[in-house]
Amino acid sequence: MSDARPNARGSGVHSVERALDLLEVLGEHSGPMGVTELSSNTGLPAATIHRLAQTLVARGYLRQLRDRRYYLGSRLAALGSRAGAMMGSRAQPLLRELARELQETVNLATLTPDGAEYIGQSAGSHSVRMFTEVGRRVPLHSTGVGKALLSLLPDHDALRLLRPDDMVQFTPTTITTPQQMLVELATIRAHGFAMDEGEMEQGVRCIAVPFVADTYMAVSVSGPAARMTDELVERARVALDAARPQLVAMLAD
Amino acid sequence: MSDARPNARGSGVHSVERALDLLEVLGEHSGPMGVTELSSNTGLPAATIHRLAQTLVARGYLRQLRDRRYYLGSRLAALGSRAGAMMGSRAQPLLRELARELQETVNLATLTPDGAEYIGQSAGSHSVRMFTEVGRRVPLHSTGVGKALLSLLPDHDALRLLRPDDMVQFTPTTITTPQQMLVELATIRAHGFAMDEGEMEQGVRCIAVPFVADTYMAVSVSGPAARMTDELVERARVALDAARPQLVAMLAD
DNA sequence: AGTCTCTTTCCGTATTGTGGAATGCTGGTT
DNA sequence: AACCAGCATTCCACAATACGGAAAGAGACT
Repeated sequence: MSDARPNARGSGVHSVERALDLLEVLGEHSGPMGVTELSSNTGLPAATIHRLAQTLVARGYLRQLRDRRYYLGSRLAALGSRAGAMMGSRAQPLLRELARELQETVNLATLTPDGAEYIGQSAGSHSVRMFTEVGRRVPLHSTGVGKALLSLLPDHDALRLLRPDDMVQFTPTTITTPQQMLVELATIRAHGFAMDEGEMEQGVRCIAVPFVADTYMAVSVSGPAARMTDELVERARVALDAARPQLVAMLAD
Repeated sequence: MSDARPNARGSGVHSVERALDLLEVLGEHSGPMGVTELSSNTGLPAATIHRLAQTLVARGYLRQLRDRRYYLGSRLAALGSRAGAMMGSRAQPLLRELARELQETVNLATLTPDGAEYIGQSAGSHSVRMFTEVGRRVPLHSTGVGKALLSLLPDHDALRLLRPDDMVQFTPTTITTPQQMLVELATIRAHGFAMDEGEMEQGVRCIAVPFVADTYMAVSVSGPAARMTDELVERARVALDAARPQLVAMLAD
């Protein structure tokens, strides 16, 4: 670890974090990768990659082709479905219920050190629909769930999670300064819900309601602006508000 | 590392293997576990468990309840679905082979918390053909792959995945009650394959064969009823049966 | 308030992983 | 066949890193 900062977030078990980096890089690439390729994508030396990869192969988390390249192993698929089941089984029925009632995609998200993470989802029935992936992390400043989650925190803590560098302007409506964000958060607290008016992706409208169940959480409904009329948003607000206590009961242990 | 053998297979990166042990123990237990409980299940000292678990929590692979117990995090679900997708591409050549032989669309699917997910596909050569999208999730109760996947589970678990509300009647032949479904699943188990007689979309016929390769999977052949004659269905059954062991070899450990 | 259990932090130690460099493959090209 | 990249893999001396016993802290229960 010569130059630059020692490690992105230097508090955990180093080799474990590196192994996770490996898995994630392979996951994003969606295709087999060789040691050299992995080395340049992670910044780790080839010898280190090789050692970590062999460990993961031995346990079935990676698999190696004859041409020596690696890809994600099926052990991960098995663990993944267990993980999905653990949280899915709790809130999923209610999310599905909401998605059926509103006909748009419903998401459940939680606050993590770097962004809002989707932990549950139920797709609407339209063929053009929002597509979100459970496990995916999205920015806090430019999404409905992100802003809703921030609104649960005192201003002081919210700002600490929003490094100004991270407030990327994705669309013309994206909030890009801490000052604007504080105003927005005050509005969200007053109304009890957050709106995303195409702040992450143009033409996408979203309403998100925050709540606390063990951790900070938010439920949202999102879809193309054409279908997400003020009328539907209002219906969604009422439905999400009604669902909130049930979600708290389901998710808090 | 005093007496007792250091580790089952002592050649990998130690802390990474221990972290994987942790994930696996939690996965098998399918429920939240505390540090002490994990400690007794893995043989690792509590301090070590705590350090590893914190690292995994920071990265989203584990989540912690307010009562401090840990459970599998949604990041694993994300990686798992990627792994599933990659496995699909492993099987692609065989799917293509089958599609060429039978001249109809061949699909590979896996079981997810909300539906069967297509992870591989190879289209038949006819211009009117089934169109399925890799990554798309379809209902369990009204599709060949869905029913085939359900047949792998004990009745009890299968029913839990089938909320009566979700058993939408898409066509006159759609199975809409748990009772009917249990009868159907028994038939599928007896025959070793599932049929879909236009239960999702009228005029579409499908045969699906279930198998287990680390996770629950199914291969299917589907096409317009006009071409999917009993004779072709029988040929497909034989071909899929023959392909099954190869698929298991390709997709499992 | 007091006790018990379980989790978390601390810190000195040496085990363990590290990575640059050397070696060994492999498959593509002339 | 023989050569030559461009890889992956092994080696090894070093010290950074993870380790775990013990102590401190947090809840829960009586």
